[in-house]
Amino acid sequence: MPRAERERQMLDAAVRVFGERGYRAASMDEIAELAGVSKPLVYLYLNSKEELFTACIRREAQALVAAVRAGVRTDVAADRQLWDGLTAFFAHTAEHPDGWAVLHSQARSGGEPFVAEVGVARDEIVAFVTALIAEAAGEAHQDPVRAEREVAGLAQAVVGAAEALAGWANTDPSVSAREAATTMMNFAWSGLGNLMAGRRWSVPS
Amino acid sequence: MPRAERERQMLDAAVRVFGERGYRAASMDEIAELAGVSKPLVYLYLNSKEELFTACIRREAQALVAAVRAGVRTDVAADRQLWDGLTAFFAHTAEHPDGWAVLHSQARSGGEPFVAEVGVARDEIVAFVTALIAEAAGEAHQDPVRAEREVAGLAQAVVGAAEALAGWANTDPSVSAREAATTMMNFAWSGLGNLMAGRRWSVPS
Amino acid sequence: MPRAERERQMLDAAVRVFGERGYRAASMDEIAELAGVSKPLVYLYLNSKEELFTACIRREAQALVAAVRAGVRTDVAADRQLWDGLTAFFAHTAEHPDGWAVLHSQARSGGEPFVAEVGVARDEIVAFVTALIAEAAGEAHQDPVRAEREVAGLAQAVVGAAEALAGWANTDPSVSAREAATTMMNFAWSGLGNLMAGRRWSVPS
Amino acid sequence: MPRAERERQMLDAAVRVFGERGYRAASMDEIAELAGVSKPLVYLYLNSKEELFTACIRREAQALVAAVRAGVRTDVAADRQLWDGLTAFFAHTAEHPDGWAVLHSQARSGGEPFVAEVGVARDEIVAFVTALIAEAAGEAHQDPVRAEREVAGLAQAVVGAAEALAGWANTDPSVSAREAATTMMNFAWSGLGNLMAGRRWSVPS
DNA sequence: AATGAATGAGAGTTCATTCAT
DNA sequence: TATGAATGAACTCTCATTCAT
Repeated sequence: MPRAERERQMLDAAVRVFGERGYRAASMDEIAELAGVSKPLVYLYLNSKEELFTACIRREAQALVAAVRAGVRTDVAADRQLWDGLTAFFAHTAEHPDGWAVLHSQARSGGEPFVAEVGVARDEIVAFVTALIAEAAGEAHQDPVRAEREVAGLAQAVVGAAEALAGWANTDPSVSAREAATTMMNFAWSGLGNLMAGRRWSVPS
Repeated sequence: MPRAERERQMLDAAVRVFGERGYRAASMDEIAELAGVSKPLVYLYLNSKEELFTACIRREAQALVAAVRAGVRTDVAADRQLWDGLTAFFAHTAEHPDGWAVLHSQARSGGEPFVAEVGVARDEIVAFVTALIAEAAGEAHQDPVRAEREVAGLAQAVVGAAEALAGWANTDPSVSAREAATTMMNFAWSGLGNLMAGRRWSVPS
Repeated sequence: MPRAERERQMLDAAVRVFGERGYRAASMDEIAELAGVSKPLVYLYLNSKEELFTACIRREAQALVAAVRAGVRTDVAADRQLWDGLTAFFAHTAEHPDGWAVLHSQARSGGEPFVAEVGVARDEIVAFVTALIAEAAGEAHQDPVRAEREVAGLAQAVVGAAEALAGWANTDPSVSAREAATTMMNFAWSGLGNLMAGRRWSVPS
Repeated sequence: MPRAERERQMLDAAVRVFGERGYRAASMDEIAELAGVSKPLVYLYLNSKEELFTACIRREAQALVAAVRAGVRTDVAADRQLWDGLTAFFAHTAEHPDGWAVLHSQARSGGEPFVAEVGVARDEIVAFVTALIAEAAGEAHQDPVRAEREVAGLAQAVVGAAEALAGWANTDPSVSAREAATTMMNFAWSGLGNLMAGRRWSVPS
């Protein structure tokens, strides 16, 4: 069996085990067994537990970012872009719960190297959202030089809210990606105040 | 030394070590040493690593919930209540970074028993926010029977956004609890759409 | 059982196993079993295989040097001092074959840290012999400023010859320490040329 | 590439790695890589790590013995023969430090099979020296039936001293083969006693 | 109330060795 | 002739936990 395919198998198994157990509690034995190979082969291809986990983080992060990017067309309005991105995000996390667990829960509790690794991907998403907000602000011809810091905070809040909703949606399988994205847009775009006043958001045509 | 005080010392040490290292990577040796007692005493008082971690989660969760509760007066408007709660929340997490790390990062990656334990506290906060939203909806005389499910989703998003902002604020010490709370209210209460339109939120008098 | 005694037991076992198998081939399992304790205890007291081996080298080297020193009186002639030292040396190595194996064979093949460690003790012995030779040269009123380098070479040769004879004597148990020392003195003190001419050396009265 | 040459490459690499690391610490991976071939080929040609090490010992031992033999003419006086042999010995060990390390340090700590293997070559050298001493004794018309045992002891001492000087000379590159051989002859042939009395040895004409 | 002494179980990692090609 | 792919077995080291005092 060619090396590339074996490596994919190993990463699949590793993502699953790391996602379920966490970095420390996962054992290389279990990963190797789930991948259907011997432990030494895992070491031959991926060098160490740390590198294996890093490789998992990297692969899952890139897949998630790619999925979001693929879901967004840049030639539409900002709210539509945000809605498309959120839909893609919720769909991807729902389809890859272990990958999402690795990124969201496990990588963050594993200490420096992993936090940094997952931070890179998160920053990419945050940058995407930041650009959207800035663009929307431009569209609205409002205060074009909004303080970077405020926009950064808002982007963090958007991403955090989306992450929380992803966890919520993954817990309750009856929640679809569309519903999660709609809730998110209602929350983020309209604001609770508007919602309370009866003004809700809907997908722009 | 009386038992209660010894136990507090141990929990302090445990929260610190668990917060920094995570459940699995933390060692009872290090906790005992940091607490200034021998390991058997830790076992005598707290029985096992699992129970010790559970005790940490419980104590820190109660402290956080209590802090938020203490910051909120129930005889004011909903947005004011939310703002007060957020301010208390950000202030508390900033003052207890290890406790916050235990609740936010570490407990979630430790598997079933701990996730459930921290879930209880989170649900309490979510319930608080849910009640606020429902109350606000009532105040606004809008759609008084808003679907529970939608409100639940919104509450999750609010809490998630607040958690993300807490992480952001703890990373950058120049961000005060007030600033984080303001960003949060601008985001959540006014909504991005309103912000873009130049309508921003400010602390109600 | 008190810690000091346990540590001695462990070192005894370690010297035996290291002496027989060598540093790499020795297993901590075997050492622990021979010492009659569990492996973790060995690690608790001696930290690592490397430190354990270093402790063995140090203990055995000090014992050997002490034995040689104890066998020599400094108020007698140089040849007598040399003979006494050699006798003590051969007696000690014969009584502690594993310790001698650790110092002579195993420590030298284990790489930098151990070579350096055993080098310290060897240098002490070489310095002792160097001083003897220098003193003898002084006694004989000959060339009092003999080049340090030549004396150093001679001392190396003396120690090397003694080491070889120790190995030879340990292999053949019928060779006593006295006989080895006598052979050594005949060789070193009289020289092969004198031996060939029928002049041999005998213990000075 | 013809088999013989490949084998030589492998032995060269093996001697280098074994010399530096020792038998156990050397890895077949490193040897194969240094030899520029794949691991299975090493096994195809040399069967096992043990046989490979044995082959190294044998080759290096034969090379050393051959070098000493080549340096000695048997039609000269015994002291001259010894001096010639020592010069050749020191020159060879200086030129082949890894081979010398294999023979002197590594083979001795590897347990039975290797000790025996290197013992064969050592015995050959010892026999050569023994014959020299016996011949010299005959030349000197002294006690022609000197006890074998004593001669054997002397030969061991000579070889041991030479080995020690080889190590000394290899450590300090400013020591030439000639100087080491001269020191050795002064020590062994004249004896320390004579040296002290001002009688030194010089190369016989 | 408190601890020094001790361990069973299991972790990550490495290595000599073999097979199919 | 030569190798990429693969592994069984063994190693060092760690840790939660307990007992005797």
